[in-house]
Amino acid sequence: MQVMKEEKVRMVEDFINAFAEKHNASPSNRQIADGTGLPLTTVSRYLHYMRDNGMLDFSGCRNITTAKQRKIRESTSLIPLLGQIACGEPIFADGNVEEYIPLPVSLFGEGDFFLLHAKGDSMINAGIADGDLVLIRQSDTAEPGQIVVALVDDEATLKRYYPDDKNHRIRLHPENDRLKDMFYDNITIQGVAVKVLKDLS
Amino acid sequence: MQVMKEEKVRMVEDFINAFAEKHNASPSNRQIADGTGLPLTTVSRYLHYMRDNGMLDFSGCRNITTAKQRKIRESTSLIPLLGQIACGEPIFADGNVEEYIPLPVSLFGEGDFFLLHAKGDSMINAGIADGDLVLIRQSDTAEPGQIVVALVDDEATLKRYYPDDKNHRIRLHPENDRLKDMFYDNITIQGVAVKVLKDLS
DNA sequence: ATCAATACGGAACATTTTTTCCGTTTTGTA
DNA sequence: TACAAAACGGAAAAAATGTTCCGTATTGAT
Repeated sequence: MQVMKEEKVRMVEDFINAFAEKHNASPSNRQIADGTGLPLTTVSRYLHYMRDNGMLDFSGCRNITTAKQRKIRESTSLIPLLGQIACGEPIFADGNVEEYIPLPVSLFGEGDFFLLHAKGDSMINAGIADGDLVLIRQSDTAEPGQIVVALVDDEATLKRYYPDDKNHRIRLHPENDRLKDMFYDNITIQGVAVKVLKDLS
Repeated sequence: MQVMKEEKVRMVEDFINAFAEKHNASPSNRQIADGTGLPLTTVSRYLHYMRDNGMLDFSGCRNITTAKQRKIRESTSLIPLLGQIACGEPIFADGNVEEYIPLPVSLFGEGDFFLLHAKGDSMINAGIADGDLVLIRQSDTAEPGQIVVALVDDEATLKRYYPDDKNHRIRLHPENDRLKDMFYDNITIQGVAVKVLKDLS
């Protein structure tokens, strides 16, 4: 007995997804045919049928995108993980980027982001411990009380931000009972902390 | 004046990366030629040169992988984000998976993982608040003191795990001063909490 | 300036991929 | 069973892709 139509649709779709996951590339019609056992003509016919019904996109050769792939793609963006940030250098200078980490936009919305490893325990009361990964939204301004990445004394530091209108100075507040607030005439804000990835072990 | 050799290498590489990011597919030699302004022959020649020097892989048609893509691919794996876990059903039943989130293995090592949204504040002292995203390593056993996902009374719950040898009962400890420990004769452990993604706003 | 080695580029070629053609088989209905 | 509609599949055509050929231009060293 012949397999049903819907089953063939699924065979083709599954094969493409599996192939893409393994090779990071679309299979050719012939590869789909060989992989599924379906004849070449049938594969081509089904690809058109599936495209007409919105199950996938393709154009030209070896250029297929299934609904699953599209969804993953659209919901993901590559965030650079920065190493040590030195003053003066552009923040995204090549040497600064340790790697790109794909994160789903659904978790944090739109905007320009980067990641940093937190150093030290100066923000422990805010739940940011040494080594934690902190997601930063790029910005050169911040609201009072937000946690910012600021460049002071040639170093990037993570502190709560309080502009002090009376003295026209800026107060950076560590969330750690043993550390005192620090005051500056001006600082460079690189971004605002949005999320933190903590270790539970 | 003609552009230098290294510059062409970069032009080709950048174009492929940009094209892949946009279309989720490799460009053809002609598309690279049109996109960069280089002649078709030169593109083919440079692709071979770059392959010989380990800058990219390709075979057959429209099947190019740059070093950047390879690195991203090798360092990433798709983790299912689960919704409500009902007792009885297999944990990875289709309906349970809300979406797949690509996460870099470098952040948490090898193993089978899934993600959950924490419900309620019963683990607030461990730094897990309502709505936080918790990364779980799949396991049906746990060490005393670890935070586990356990199925009790038809519900998945996140608690610290203490097997009590004296009474042969299992103690689940909420990390919240207002909540009491709970005791069970037996529970089903689904996994051990490894990381938590917290909101800083 | 000269010469060899290297890089370049248009056009034709070879390969791979996709689509069409058309007769056959299967399915659904009366 | 009889018949129409739909699906099927092999082979050949059509389209797209990647590679080679070969004469020209550029580069680099003496």
